[in-house]
Amino acid sequence: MSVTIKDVAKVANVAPSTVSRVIANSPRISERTKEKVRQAMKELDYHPNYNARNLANKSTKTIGLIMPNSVNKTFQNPFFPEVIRGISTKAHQLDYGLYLSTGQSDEEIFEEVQDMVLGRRVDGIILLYSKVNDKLMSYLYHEKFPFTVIGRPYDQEKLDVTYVNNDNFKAAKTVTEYLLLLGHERIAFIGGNLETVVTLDHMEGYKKALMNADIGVKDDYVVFHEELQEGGQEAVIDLMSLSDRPTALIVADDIMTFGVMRMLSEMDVKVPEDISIISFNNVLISELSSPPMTTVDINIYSLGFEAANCLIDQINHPDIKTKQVIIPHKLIKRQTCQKISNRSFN
Amino acid sequence: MSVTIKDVAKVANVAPSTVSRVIANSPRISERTKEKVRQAMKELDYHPNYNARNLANKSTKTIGLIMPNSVNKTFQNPFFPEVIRGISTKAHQLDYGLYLSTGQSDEEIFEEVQDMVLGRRVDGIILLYSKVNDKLMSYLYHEKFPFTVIGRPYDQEKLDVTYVNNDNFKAAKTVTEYLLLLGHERIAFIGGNLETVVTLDHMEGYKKALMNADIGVKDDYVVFHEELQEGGQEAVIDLMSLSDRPTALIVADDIMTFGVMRMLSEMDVKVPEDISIISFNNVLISELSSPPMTTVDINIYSLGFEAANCLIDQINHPDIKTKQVIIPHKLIKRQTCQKISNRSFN
DNA sequence: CTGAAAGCGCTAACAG
DNA sequence: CTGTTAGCGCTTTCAG
Repeated sequence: MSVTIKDVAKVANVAPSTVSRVIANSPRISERTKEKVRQAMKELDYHPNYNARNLANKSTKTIGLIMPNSVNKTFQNPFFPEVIRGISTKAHQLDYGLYLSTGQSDEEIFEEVQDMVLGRRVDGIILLYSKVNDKLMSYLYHEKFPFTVIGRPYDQEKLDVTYVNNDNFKAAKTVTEYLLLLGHERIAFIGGNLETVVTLDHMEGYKKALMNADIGVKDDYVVFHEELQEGGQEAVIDLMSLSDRPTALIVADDIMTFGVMRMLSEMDVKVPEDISIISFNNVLISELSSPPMTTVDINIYSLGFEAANCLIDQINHPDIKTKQVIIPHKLIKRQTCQKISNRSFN
Repeated sequence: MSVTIKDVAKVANVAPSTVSRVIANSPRISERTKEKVRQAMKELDYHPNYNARNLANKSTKTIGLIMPNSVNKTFQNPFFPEVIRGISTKAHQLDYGLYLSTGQSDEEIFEEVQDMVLGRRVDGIILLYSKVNDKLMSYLYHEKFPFTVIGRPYDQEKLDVTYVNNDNFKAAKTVTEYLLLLGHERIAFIGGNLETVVTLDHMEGYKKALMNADIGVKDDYVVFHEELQEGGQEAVIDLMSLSDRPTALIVADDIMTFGVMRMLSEMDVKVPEDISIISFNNVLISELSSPPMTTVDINIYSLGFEAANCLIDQINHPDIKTKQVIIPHKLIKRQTCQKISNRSFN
């Protein structure tokens, strides 16, 4: 079998407990013995057994990542690799490992999380999404298990969970105002999954801006779709069939925007000449659309990085106050928006 | 503290070992006691402690996923969520968990893997990439630790590792032949990272097809780039500056193709009228380019699914023969290729 | 400053 | 069919 702490102890001529202390770098061990022990560890290529250590410590130094249910293909979104990259970086710095959920349906995921929590498989959890009335969040909340949400909780009574979010309301409002300033009045909104908090926040921001400008919210101009690929395309069909076609589109997600632009180009509607588009996320490919899309950079990497940071804080200081951090966003102007032109079609 | 096997034993009025047997669903326990114990487990909401169980079992039921070093941003590629989805599905079916590497540089990753292996943190490993002369692969190979590669080993002496791959040579060859049949002769190749086995295989296939057609391989027509976004764009600049511009492009990756098309459109080169493009992977967004790209579907999901399958087999039957599985690919014809036209520019 | 011993929660002989 | 006991490899009192 593998080399254990006892083997090291034997070689170094000390007790196992001493070796353990050296690993923990206890100050109560003399430099001389430390050196001796370290020597032995190198010699034997000793690596501590995680499970034994975790068991004795009641801590695993790993954090669980919960993906949204992958039944619809949201998981395809390059958003996820990027948040994970952020999380990963922080986790690595602080010597934490990452454990991934594998469930496909909400029930499977719930089961899984329960196992993680009660089975002490992870020290804390990051929810990579946030949706309304999430059973999972309620569960973690009531178990008082350390967790942080990317996005935000929806129910009022859970405002005190730790989360990392963008100001999506504000972002959507600003974006709408921007289009308004460019002279657009017929502005449509293509949102994502309605169960998702970010969608709701976007919509509120959109409505608010319109109201402030004394422009009524037209129901026909507000559509939702959870499918990233087909979603954008179908939405376009609906919107372009209206008698008073919109002159500007606010789209929930860059990937969806690709679909939107695809469909528009099929219909020979020119962007931005005939219609302006503005989108959210700024995933890496978003600059590669033709024309390159104007979008809101939400700093996905930082969302992940901060989430890991907050979670680990929470793990280390169980009585710490919960934290709510807002990652700044930024409008990235590229080439899908322009002042409304007189040659507005229809 | 949490509820343990002893608590359950007490409530059910049996010995801890009996409870353990019920968990394992041992046939040597009467249905009556099984029922009694299960009852108690529900009552107490018992969930076994993973670490204790892993320690006693010397097995963790979790598999390690090793990402490529994320220094360059290859990880952004939607390829990864999709392989992971495949892996995840199989893993979930067989009750395996997923553990993610977090290292950023090759050295960090190597350290990490060594810890995983020697520290018994995972039962097996999947390498999500394959590059030439990979230290990591050599390590796992010599440790005789269960692992499978997505892609294939490059060195001759390691042909007997278990891997899941596409026939990338053939795919590239076919694709080149296809362009040849469309009348193209000036066909350029834009490859990915040269350290990557798939790139090498693509290149070989490309050359082979040209040779078979008695067309010389022009060095200027073969360029490599590891950056997904900028890569495509830079490559286009190089190629379009040639006096005899290519009339067709073979691009290593869909995301890169977005960059290629972006740049081409900036230069007012029309696809496919002026230049044909064919790409690899068929990630989900690839159908959303304008025009939608012709690409080779490599069945990313299956790559992951099979890799998990092979690995778990290997874990359960350590003496099983290694396996090499080839996932079929398929040319997806969309709208970026056409017969060479007389109005060929330059 | 270091050693002995108990224990983390579960499994696996070995008895019976 | 079920209970007793001894570990799995590490940490942590408690002595000294």
